[in-house]
Amino acid sequence: MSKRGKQFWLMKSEPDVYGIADLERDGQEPWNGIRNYQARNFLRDAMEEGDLALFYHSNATPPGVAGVMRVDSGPEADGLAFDADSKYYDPKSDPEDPTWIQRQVAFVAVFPDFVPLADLREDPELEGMLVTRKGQRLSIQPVEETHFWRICRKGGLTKKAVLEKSTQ
DNA sequence: GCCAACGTTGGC
DNA sequence: GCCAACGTTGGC
Repeated sequence: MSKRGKQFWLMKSEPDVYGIADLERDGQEPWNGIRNYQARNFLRDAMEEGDLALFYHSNATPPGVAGVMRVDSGPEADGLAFDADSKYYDPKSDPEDPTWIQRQVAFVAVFPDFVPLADLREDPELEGMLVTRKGQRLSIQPVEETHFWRICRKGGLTKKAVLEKSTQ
């Protein structure tokens, strides 16, 4: 297991494409199609298996945090980059040294209470969160631990409940 | 549908 | 290396 403590993340997906209900059904899924270098670097270098992430619904009505998932693998090559039929195809990515990286993620919990972006913005304890910054687009973001648990609480789950679910 | 905020591309 | 044009993200 990791020598450092868990790190915490926020990962965006459009629920029309893949939402938390899909992850709950699938149990585990590759988090792929990330084509931004900053997000790629987090996937490749900074995440560790066992880290927890907020599942954020972007381009949704309303947008917000829908639940929690767990990073469930090390970094893997994103195979969509090698698939000429995929919208994520990147002919410049070398299979011997892949440009684009994915992680497996595992379902942990759906929040009993969805936490809309507007509520994150209103909460003084969450001041400074990247996701609340106007115009920010980064689809994978580090989240401070205190912010992470605060959001779980707003979603209706205690830290204890999330930790129990994340180790099942 | 609009548009702000970026990130990428490509001409020079 | 500069920067304008273009494309994408994502809230509203």
